[in-house]
Amino acid sequence: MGIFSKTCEYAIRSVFFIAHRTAGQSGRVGIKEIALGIDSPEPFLAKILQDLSRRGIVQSTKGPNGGFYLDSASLERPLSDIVAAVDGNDIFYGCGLGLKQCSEINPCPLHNEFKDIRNKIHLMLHETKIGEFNAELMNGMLSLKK
Amino acid sequence: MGIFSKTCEYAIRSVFFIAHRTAGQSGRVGIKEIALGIDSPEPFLAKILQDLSRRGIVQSTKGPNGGFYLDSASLERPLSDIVAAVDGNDIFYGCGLGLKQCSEINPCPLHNEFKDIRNKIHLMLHETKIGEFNAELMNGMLSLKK
DNA sequence: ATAATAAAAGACTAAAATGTCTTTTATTAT
DNA sequence: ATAATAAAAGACATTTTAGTCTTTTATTAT
Repeated sequence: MGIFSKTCEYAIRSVFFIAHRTAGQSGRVGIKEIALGIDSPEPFLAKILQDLSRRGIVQSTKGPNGGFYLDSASLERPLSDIVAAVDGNDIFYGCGLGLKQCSEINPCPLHNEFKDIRNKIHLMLHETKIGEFNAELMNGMLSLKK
Repeated sequence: MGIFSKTCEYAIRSVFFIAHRTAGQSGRVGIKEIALGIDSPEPFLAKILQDLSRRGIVQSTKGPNGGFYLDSASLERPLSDIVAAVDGNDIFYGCGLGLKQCSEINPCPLHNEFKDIRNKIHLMLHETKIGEFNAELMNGMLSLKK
């Protein structure tokens, strides 16, 4: 079990992939190519992208030459938007020991330690933009598969 | 979904509970009281503690006046031992985007960012000892339930 | 020795996450 | 208009995680 659900991992990787594959030339990229490019099961990824599309995080068009893409606003969005959409806000705000009532006035033993870590995760994901790695992804310096 | 599995959350909370409930007087505490004290399903917790017992992270004796306890060595162990035993090492070393081959020479886009966060989690859990919160747990300053 | 106690072990069930398949709808090129 | 394309939608199937129940084994007090 990682920090994120499998669904969320695929979501982030696919959005990175769509970003670098369609940036600039305003092209589209199909589900098959995305699934190959990030090494994910195609039908499962399809469901994930349908959801991201409904939520406006990625854009899509049907039919010939159709596929997924990102408009310029989407390229500027922070990764935290994807994580919040797919996995919810628990990773940013939830108690590390799973206590519903954990808070400043009713803290678990690790309350402050986890607050610190959660804040760092939140900050990192908020500062990182979807389109940020396009150059490195295009020249192969960064990997999205295996 | 939190940072840890539900199993691991219960494991950590129960070990904290056993620690503060049995420290000093070398007493024992039964599964029923532990489950109540950390607000967890009793039979599920029983399985978890059986596992921790097999691994030597907690101690136990059967029969009347039996129950779970922690010897002085166990009280000094870091929380990271519990997490590694229950959830494995992925949280300390795994790729944030789920890539098996992700590494310094084949990094995912968030490789360095995640390395930083994972190290902080590891350090925090390694520095925190099981018996560390006994005083605050005994006087009710810290909570393990709800 | 026996009865009572409490954890260990193992089989079982339920729910959630992950993954697959088929049909429908929208778009485009002819 | 029609055929081809590609995503959307929704019904399934599988696996993993979470949780339950019953029987066995070890310990202790009588």
